[in-house]
Amino acid sequence: MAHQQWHCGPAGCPPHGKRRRGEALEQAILAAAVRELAEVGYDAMTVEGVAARAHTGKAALYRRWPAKEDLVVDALHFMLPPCGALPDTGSVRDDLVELLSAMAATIRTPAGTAMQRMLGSQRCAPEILETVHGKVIGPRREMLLEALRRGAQRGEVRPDAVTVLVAQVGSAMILQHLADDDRPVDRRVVEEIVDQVVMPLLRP
Amino acid sequence: MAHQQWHCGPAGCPPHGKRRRGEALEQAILAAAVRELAEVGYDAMTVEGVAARAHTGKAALYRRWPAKEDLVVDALHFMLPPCGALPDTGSVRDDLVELLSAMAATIRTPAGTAMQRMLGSQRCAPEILETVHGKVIGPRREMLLEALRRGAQRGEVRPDAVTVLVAQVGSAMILQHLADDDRPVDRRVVEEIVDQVVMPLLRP
DNA sequence: GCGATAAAGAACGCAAGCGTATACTAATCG
DNA sequence: CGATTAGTATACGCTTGCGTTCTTTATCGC
Repeated sequence: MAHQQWHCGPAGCPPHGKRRRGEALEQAILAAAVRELAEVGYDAMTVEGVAARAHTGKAALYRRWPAKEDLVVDALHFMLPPCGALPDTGSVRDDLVELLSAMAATIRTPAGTAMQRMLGSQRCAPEILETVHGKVIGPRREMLLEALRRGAQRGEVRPDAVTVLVAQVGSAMILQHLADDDRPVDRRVVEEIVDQVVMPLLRP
Repeated sequence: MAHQQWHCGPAGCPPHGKRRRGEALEQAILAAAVRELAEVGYDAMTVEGVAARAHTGKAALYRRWPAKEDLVVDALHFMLPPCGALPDTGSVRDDLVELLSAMAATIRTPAGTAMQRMLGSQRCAPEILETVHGKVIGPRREMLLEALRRGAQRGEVRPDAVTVLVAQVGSAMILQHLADDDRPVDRRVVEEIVDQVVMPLLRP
């Protein structure tokens, strides 16, 4: 006779009271996968862990995805942060602060952490890397470049500073900052980076 | 009756003809650990794999290190790339190209790759992270700063550009470049980074 | 309400990898 | 040379995690 005792994940929260099915359960599983990915990374992630976080069993997972990898791919598609609109404050400096702050905030999100860990992981499929580059990294780089282009049209930016290389400086510095000590990169740090590093690069 | 058949690693090479002992074997094991670390990363590294690469058995490993982690710590100490002398060409630009090229080359080394993978790994002990920071990252950042300081004394560098933040720009860009596509960062790329990004930051 | 469906939860077989133990053999030292 | 030390090779037990299967039970369509 089973004890009918809720095993309840680490948080000790009860399993949503009622039993979920179909779409609702699928979303919960994907969200759990993202959290698992963010907290322990891809290599250490386990199917059992995801199931426990979603307050369900492995069977519910394997009914939907043939293998762990497929779940991860779907989870990434599910959670990859949307790009947001390109800010247009009228000044490159403020556009850049805006953009980079948004990026920094995104990275601290569970989804962002998961993404970062995926990129750092050695065992993830090339398909995953491509997805991340195509949906997250590429667009943001393009947005940074666009901000520079507009600045150049306004005469704020030296025309030959409109380069992929220059566009990447801000994000590279933010990532470097996170690598050192992964505390939240607050707006102050972003402004420091923009004012001390990026802006001096752009002046005509 | 054992077949006395050499299992011989992936390369199929015979086990050094004679049987190694003591110091010689220890060095071989550490070197093998570094290669394993570089090729498959910390998470996927196995003791059996290291033993096979070193053409020896696990027993020889466990006689020296109580656990996998201790082997890794020793392997890191064994292989951490030495810093080299601070170049002094008389121009910041050339000093920086020199320094950053050396860093880029180091990263492509097996030892460098191993280090990078350690930092990216989620499961490595904090002790390892501290070792890497103390012996590799810290000193190199200090060298970059010193190059800036000397440039400032010569009047090549705007004094208030002598900052940790500015010093890190070059290395951040190199790492970013590797993250995109991990092809060798050749001197041309380093010069591009220095000339297009770092130098414009320093001009008085 | 009633049957079909699918979720929850646990058990299982399997493979990989850690760390240990054992038998044998080569190297070194007295 | 003979004894001791230490490396080679292999096998074993143990744990972990994958993927499967089974029973019980809640939910949904009719």
